Order: sequence, then C-alpha cells, then structure tokens
Amino acid sequence: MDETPPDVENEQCGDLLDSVRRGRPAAGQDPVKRSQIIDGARRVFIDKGFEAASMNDITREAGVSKGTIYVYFANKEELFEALIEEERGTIFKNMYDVLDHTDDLRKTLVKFGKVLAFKITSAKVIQAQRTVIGACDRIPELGARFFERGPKRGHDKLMVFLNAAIERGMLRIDDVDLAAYQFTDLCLAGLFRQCIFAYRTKAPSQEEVDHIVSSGVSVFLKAYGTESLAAEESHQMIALEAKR
Amino acid sequence: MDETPPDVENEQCGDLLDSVRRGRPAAGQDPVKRSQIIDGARRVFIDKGFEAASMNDITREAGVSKGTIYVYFANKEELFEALIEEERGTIFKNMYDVLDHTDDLRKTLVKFGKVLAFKITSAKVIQAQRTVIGACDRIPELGARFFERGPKRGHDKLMVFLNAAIERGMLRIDDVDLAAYQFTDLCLAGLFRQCIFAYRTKAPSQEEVDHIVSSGVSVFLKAYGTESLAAEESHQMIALEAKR
Amino acid sequence: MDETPPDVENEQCGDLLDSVRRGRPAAGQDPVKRSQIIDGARRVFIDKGFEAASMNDITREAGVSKGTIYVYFANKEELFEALIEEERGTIFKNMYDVLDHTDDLRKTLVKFGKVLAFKITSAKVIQAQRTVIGACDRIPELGARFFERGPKRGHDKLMVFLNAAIERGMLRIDDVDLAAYQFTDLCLAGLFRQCIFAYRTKAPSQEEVDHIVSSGVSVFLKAYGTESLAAEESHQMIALEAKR
Amino acid sequence: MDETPPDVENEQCGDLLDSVRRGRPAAGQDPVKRSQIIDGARRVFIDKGFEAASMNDITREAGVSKGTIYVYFANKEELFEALIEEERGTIFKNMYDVLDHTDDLRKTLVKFGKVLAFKITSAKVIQAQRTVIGACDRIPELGARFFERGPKRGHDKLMVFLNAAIERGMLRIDDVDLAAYQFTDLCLAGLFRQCIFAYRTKAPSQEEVDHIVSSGVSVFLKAYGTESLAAEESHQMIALEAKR
DNA sequence: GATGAATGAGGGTTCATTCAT
DNA sequence: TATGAATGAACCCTCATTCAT
Repeated sequence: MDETPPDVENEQCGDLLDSVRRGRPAAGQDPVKRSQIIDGARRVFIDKGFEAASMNDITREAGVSKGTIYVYFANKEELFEALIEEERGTIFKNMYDVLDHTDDLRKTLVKFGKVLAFKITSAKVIQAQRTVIGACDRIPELGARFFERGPKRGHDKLMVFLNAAIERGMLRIDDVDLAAYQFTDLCLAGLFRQCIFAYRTKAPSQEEVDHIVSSGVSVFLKAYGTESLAAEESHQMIALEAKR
Repeated sequence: MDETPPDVENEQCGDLLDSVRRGRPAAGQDPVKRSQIIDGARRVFIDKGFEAASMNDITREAGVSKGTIYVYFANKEELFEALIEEERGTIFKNMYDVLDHTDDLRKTLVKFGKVLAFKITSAKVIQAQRTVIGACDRIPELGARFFERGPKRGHDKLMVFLNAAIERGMLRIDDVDLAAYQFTDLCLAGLFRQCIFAYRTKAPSQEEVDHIVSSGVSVFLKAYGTESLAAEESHQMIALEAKR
Repeated sequence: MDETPPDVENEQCGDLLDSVRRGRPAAGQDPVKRSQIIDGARRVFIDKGFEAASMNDITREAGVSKGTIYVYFANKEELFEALIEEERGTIFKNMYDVLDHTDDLRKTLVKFGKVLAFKITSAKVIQAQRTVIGACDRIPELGARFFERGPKRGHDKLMVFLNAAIERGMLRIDDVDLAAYQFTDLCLAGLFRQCIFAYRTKAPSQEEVDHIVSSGVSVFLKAYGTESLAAEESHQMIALEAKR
Repeated sequence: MDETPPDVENEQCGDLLDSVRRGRPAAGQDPVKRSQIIDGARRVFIDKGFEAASMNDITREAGVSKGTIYVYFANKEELFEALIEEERGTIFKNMYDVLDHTDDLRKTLVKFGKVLAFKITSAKVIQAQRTVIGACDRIPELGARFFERGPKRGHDKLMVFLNAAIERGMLRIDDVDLAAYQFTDLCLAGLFRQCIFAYRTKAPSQEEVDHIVSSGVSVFLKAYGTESLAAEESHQMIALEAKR
C-alpha cells in the first residue's frame, strides 16, 4: 500500500464506472484509452528519450490516432510528464515491502539493499531515470516530483525502519536522515553513477550486487550497530554453528 | 599533476603563439574563436540539453556565423563532445590534489570529501552532468568517456591513496575498489541524486557538506580503520587537549 | 497498347474511386493532390533542372505544403523520378500506333517518322529530355530507365515492323537493329542535337519535318528497299497518274 | 586551321608577352594561372556537373585560392562558361582534318565517320555534352554557342567536302545541308541517344563503331552515290581482286 | 595581388500540432 | 468523438561570395 493512488486515478475510477454504466466515456476520459496511450508513450519515450521520440512513433505504438492523444494530453510535454508519473509508480511499487518484516536486522537490510540495487540499476529503470534527468532543465518540477514521490518516499520508509531498530536498541544513530541516505548510497556504491553515465552498459550481476550490498550493510552496521546487535548476531552465529 | 593536459590544448597554445606571431590563424585553428564557440555552446547546451539546443541558438550565443562553427567542428555532435571534454577537464582539474598530502588520514579524507562534494554538487557541475546523462541515449560513448576520464580517474587516485594508508597500517580493507566507491558515495550521501533530479534546487551549504562529509568519513573509518589509526587519533586528541 | 499502365496508376484509380466513395483518401494516396504536386514539380524541374530546383520552389508552385510533398514522395529524388516516369509515359504514349497499319510501306514510314520527329523535337519534350540528361550524373539509372522504357520500346516496335516488311519481301536488311536506329536518326537528322543543345530555340516547322522525314525515308528505302517494293511503288505511281 | 582562336586567347597572348617583358602580370591577366583554374574546373565540373561542383573543390583541384578565382572569373557561372568554351575547342580540334584528304570517297567518309563516332561517344565527351545540355535551361546561349562553334562548324566542313564530291560527279544530292546531317547521324545511329541518356554506360567498342559507320556510309552512298562512284568502286574492286 | 576565414541565405528534411472530415 | 492528412516553422548543414589580412 505504498504509492497512494493519485487523485487522477480516482477520477478515472469514477469515469470507468460511468463508462460501464452509460456506455461511451466522455472525451479524454476513457481510462483504457489513456493507458493505451501511456503504454505506447512508455515504449517510445524510454527507448528514445524525450526529444528523439516523435508523436508519430507514439501514435503507431499506442494504436490510437494523433487527434486522440491530443484529447487526452495537451501536448508532448504533458504526455511525457504523465508517463513519468506512471513509471515512477511502477518502479517504486513494492520496493520497500521488505522493510515491513523486522525479524533479523542485518538480513532485512541486505534483502532491502539488494531489491533497491537491482531495481535502481536495471536497464529499464536507468533509462527512465536518464530520461527524467535529461528533462530536468526543460521541466524542473518533473525531476523534483519524481524524486519526491519515488526515492524520497522510500527514504522516509527506511527512516521509519531505522528508528524502529534504534528503539529496539540495535542501532545508535545521531542523524537518522543522513544515515538512511548513507545506507542507500552504500548499497549502490559506484553503481548508480556508473550506470547513469553509461560507463556500465549493462546492469550489475547478481553476484556483484550481493557483494556490494553485503559489504555496504557491514560498513553500515560497524558504524551504527550497538553491542546488543553484536550480541544477537554472535548468538545467531553460535546457533548456526551448533546446527551444523 | 592529475588530469594531464590533452594534446589539443598544447596544439592550441602553439596556435595562439602562431596567431600572435604571424597574424591570422588557419581555418578552424584560432583558439580565441574556438573558445568563443565553445562558450556559446556551453551556455546553450548546458541550459537546454543536446537535442533541444539548436545550432542557431549557439550561433547567436557565440556571436559567430553558422559557417564558422562548422569550420571548427564537423557537426553538432562533435561540438557537443568537445564541450563536454572541456567541462570534464574543468570540473575534475585539481580535484584530487589534496590526496597528495598524507599527513593525517582523517583530516585528509575529510578535506578530500569536501572538495569532492562541493564540486560534484555545484549548480554548474550538476547542470553539466545532467546534460551528459541526457545525451547518453544518443551518444553512449560520451557518458562512458566522461565517467572514465572524470570520476573514474579520481576513483583510481583514491584507490592509490587508500592502498598507501593500508600499507601504513591505518586501514584494513578487503576490496579497495569497492571501498573507494563507498567512500565517495558516503561523502555524497543523498546529495548526488537529490541534485541530479533537481529535488534540491540549489547546491548544499558549507555546513551541510561539512556535516555529511564528517559523518561519511566517520562511518568509513569505523568500518575500515585499524587499531593503529585509533591509537594515533587518541594520541592527537590527548595532545590537542593538553594544548588547551 | 504500348506503355502498359504501371500498377501505381491502377492503384490510384482504385483510390480515386475510394475517395469518391468514402471521402478523404489515405495519406499519400489522393491522386488529385499527387497530380497537383507532380504538376508543380514539372514546372520547376523542367524549367530549372534537378539540382537547381528547390523543394521550396516546388512547394510554392504546387500550392501544397512542404510536409505534404514528403507524404507523397520520400524525397526530392523520388519526386523527380516519379515526374520523369510520368513525362515518359505522356511523351511516348501512342507514338508508335501508326506502325500497326501496314498498308503502304513508304507512307507508313513517313507517317511514323513525322510523328516521331514532331514529338521528340517539341519544345516540352526537349526540355524534359534535357532535364533527364542533366540528372544523369547524379541518378544514372534514371536516364537508362527513361531510354529503355521510352525510345528503346519504340525501337523494338519499329524492329517488329521492319521484320514484317522484310518477310513481305519489301525490304532486305542485314542488321535490323541497326537499321531501325538508322531510320529513327534519319528522321531526326540534325534536329535532335540542334534542339537538345538549344541551337534551335524553337521546334521545327511542319514543312521542315516533312522535308527531313521524306528525305530520310527515301534514303532508307534506297538503301534497304527491294525490287518488289520498287515494283509496287511504280504500280501505285501509274495508278495515281491514271486517276489524274 | 579550324577553331579560330577566340579573342580572349589573343588578348592573353599579348598578356603573356607583357608578363615576360614586365614580370608579374596584371590582376586576372596571367594566362598560366587562368589555365590552372580552368584545368581544376574541368576536373570538377565535368565529373560532378555544374550544381554539384563546389568552388571549394575547384579551388583545391586548381591549387589556387578562392579569391584568385574570383579575380579571373566573376562567378561560378562565368567560370563554367569559360571552361565549356575550352572543352569545345579541345573536343572538336582536328576532328575534321580527315576531310582534307579526298583520294577515295568511301574510305574518307568511313575514316571521318569513325573519328566522329569515337569522339562524340567517348566517356569524357559525353559527360561534357551532358553538362552543357543540363545547363541549357540556366544559360541558353551556352548550348547554342557550343553547338554553333562545335558540331555546326564540323557540319559546314562536311558540306564543303560533299559539295566537292558532287562537283567531282561522285555524289548527287539535292539538299546538301540535310545530307550532311544525315551522314553524321547515320554514323552515330543509335549511339548518341544511348550514350547521352546513360543507357549505354560505356563507349562503344572499336568493332561496333566500325560496323555502324560502314553500314552508315553504305546507306549514304546507296542513296546519294552516282554511277561514276559505282564505276570507280568496281574498278577498285577488280584491281583488288587481281592483286590477290 | 593573393589569400582563405568568415558569412548567412538557402538547401532538403522532420515533426508537433491543427482541424476538416 | 475520433481520425490522420495537412501544415509550416524549425531543424542541421552547405557553399558561393566577400573582404580583412
């Protein structure tokens, strides 16, 4: 239940009901057609970037006429913004679910770190982020909104998680906000910039992510872990060895 | 002595002398005119991004005729690449000098981290990086080269520095490559993505950078510092307190 | 029935019906608009030649927007080629019909020679041929195709005709292919090069063509006519004189 | 003594003397430099045609500066016209010399016809003629002058030759002007149009020209030869057979 | 007098947007 | 309401011509 549905979608649910009730939806109000357009736009915009994407490409890809697109979206820019909103939703949906389970701290952090690193560095998501970043000068609010409703919300959830761990005595952190950013960036260490600048041409392997995230969590826990954590972890260690 | 000056600049120095000596420089060889063009291109490209920038804009901004630009640069892409090379040179020049002084480990790391964080998050540099990232879809090698000759070279220097500290027994690091990335990303914790997505609309303040870098260095040293380092640091502490 | 209508025209006929039946024709399929463009292109291309003609000129002359032209024709070259195909069709259509009637050899040859000479040396056709020739360096296949489907087809029909006359014993010819070329060039004696180089600024008069063609046919028949032909011709002469 | 030197060349001879006498020639008056420019222009214009040739190409090919070209020729068009004048001179120079020898009529005609056919259909000359023809719409006098001072002069010489033969009783011709054109076009039967339209992509072979010209001369002599000619030729035949 | 760097109008082509159907 | 043919401004780039050197 992260990523609360934006108002627009609520409106559209209403319209959807309308269309079921009354037959054909009002101009620019059919959510099915809207999705169709956005889906076409996604393929084209993400693949080519904002400028290189042509409305004709999108028309073809979406299977709707040019005129129809302009009924739903005032212009290319607005269509792009709507797409980015959708993309953001898709990308960050469920990304933070793992933080709801709080059994083992290190394990949870590793699990979360891996999910994060995989998502953020996946080819598709890197493409999308590049497209957003490249459009920042042209539409500054776009990037801000993307970050605010995407990474920032995740960041807030991570803070909640860390505060819980602090209260359980497992972590000792002065500046939780900063620590949360540190954690995220440790999990992405080197990866994000390498990917976003296309220095890496493909997403990191499973092993690489494992290695980076494990190391990142270790660094994080060495810096912020308490004696309680250490005790608990050695406990587990002993139990594990006993099992063998 | 990092960022060895590229041949081009040497050539141009020669040409500058030529032009002083012999009058009019050869076609496409006048460094003053070249600078004029690059300066115009900088304003336009950095402001609008590669695609949205038009050669007419650059013509106007640079104050030279269209034909002249095409004497100095074969096409829009080459002009853009030349600009990015210049920017990269400017941005990363001297950024790593502080690593040459190895007196006090923590102090050096903090000093370096601050320089890094300031540079990378300065408004101008963020703009430039956005422009590069936005052009990655069209000219992938551009971003790769930018990263390779910019951040990557700094990364290599940092590795050299860390290895020296390891040899001096101050640090204990398994994967120095990864640790160097961790260090950099700790110093930029949160900042880079906030800035690049225009979530932050202005560069971080001096205090903020101080805080983030200090914290980042602490995390790093807690994770990788040895007892020798701790001993030396407590030594200094005592000496410092004695002074008071 | 020479110059079999190309498929395109058939398609377009279909489209014409479609447009009458169903309203607006598909993109690049409206034969009226296509004609409009070709007509504009004709005026400009024939007047200035391929290179000197600008798409702006054609736009203006055709009274359609630039974009529309590019819907109907991929580029300047294709538009030009389409125009030349049309011209060729127009020029050579029906030019060889007279060869179907084989009553009197000399009369038929004279009739045919006159049609040929008139067509080929008419101001419009000379202009068109100059345009084709001028474009040969840039689009060599264009000229070859023009010749092959225009003069060459006529040449082949003339060969068929001559072979028939040979079989009827009226002509004795070793190399029919060469003889056919000789006949054509005798009918155009001096005219073609004078016209094509603009030494003559206007098409030859009726009298001139009559004179040249009569003479040409005489030369040809003196060279290739048999005794049978001579006998038949003297027969006719006697009959003609008897009538007087 | 065909191809009377144009006034310009006389002027230049004067200038040449001047330059020998007084050292450096006046601006735009050095015949050596003029030739140099024309030679460069030849290579470029003939190869690419008028429009596709760029003044830069010519500059490079001629090895002189742009400014210099504009001292000698007011603009691209004038340079082109000057080149065509030169080309014409080169092409038609000596082409008609064979008509000066009047020993054996048929042999002379064959020899002349071959020279004519070879020259006119040689790759270089076809190229040049295409260039002229293509420029006819743009500069109509150019083609007229080319024909007048080239083919037409040859035509006149041929008429003189034919008249001499008529006077010697070898030929009987009503319209010598027309007959001369017929002769020329018989020697080029099919070739000229095939070549000029690039239907033939290479010049005809020696054998082909031999065949066409022999046949053309035969046709011509069958049409216009007298009994005297026939008698003389059978004489030669008998003599020839006797020799064997 | 000769040079060639600089100019800028104009080249062919694309494509976001409109509006008649 | 949905369509997609038509528009024309703007794109990148070339090149004949000029004029400071």
